[in-house]
Amino acid sequence: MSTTLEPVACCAPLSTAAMSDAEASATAELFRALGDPARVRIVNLVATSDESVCACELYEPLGLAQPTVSHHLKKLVDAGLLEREQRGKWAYFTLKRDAVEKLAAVADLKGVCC
Amino acid sequence: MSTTLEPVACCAPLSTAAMSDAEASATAELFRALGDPARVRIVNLVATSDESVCACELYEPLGLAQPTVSHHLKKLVDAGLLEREQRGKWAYFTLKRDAVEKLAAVADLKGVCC
DNA sequence: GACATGCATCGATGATCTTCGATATATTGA
DNA sequence: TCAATATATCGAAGATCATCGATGCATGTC
Repeated sequence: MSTTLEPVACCAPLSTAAMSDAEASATAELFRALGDPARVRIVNLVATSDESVCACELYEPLGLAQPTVSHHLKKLVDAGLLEREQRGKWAYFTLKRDAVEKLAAVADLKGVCC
Repeated sequence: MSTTLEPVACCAPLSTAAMSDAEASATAELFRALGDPARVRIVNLVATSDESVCACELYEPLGLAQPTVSHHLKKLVDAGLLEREQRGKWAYFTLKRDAVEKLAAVADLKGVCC
């Protein structure tokens, strides 16, 4: 588990001049994390909740089985959009603040065409 | 199920209260359009170009065959992100202004967590 | 009209993704 | 220690996707 090495090209805004392949891939990966209705709903539910959201609160509103929700949650955490916190046997999720800024920055195209 | 006649559920911001299934799907669709490195690069190339971009200018920088680029361009146009203009036998593409605003609005999560 | 060129469409292939039942792992309570 | 519960992981099935060669359809040129 290297922690020190890894430039790992972070996602670049769509308006970046001379975007590299690695940046394009990282940016696409971030968007792809939100490219599923279930994951959009999860982010929406977490974003509009005052408190952190338990995984068990998601199965019913999403209408998906527990393993499926777990799968989507993992993808969102891996993408850096959600933060996972274990409380006893429950898993709670919150929006990751970095992600909010990153997403807005990446999606920003203003100044390019308007 | 549907209300009266549907407004064709446009994508809703991630911070929308009580997001519907249709809105979640539309939002996911928009993100999915940008969920591929090739499409991110296309949008980037078009966004950073002063003038509209010819399809033929994309094959080489993307390193993809002509049918593949055509496929990606169609997806971006369908998603409302690019606008297609035919000039003689050439196809030119520009950023669609609506998309710029829509994307920024959908990706906006500020005020929710920060 | 015949030919060349730019792009879209078709068809096939291999990869990736979503979904869920079954099962494993971890934590709590008795 | 044993049973119950919450979540993650595994494995499989079906769907979707990216890719490209071959081909069709326009448009422009001679």
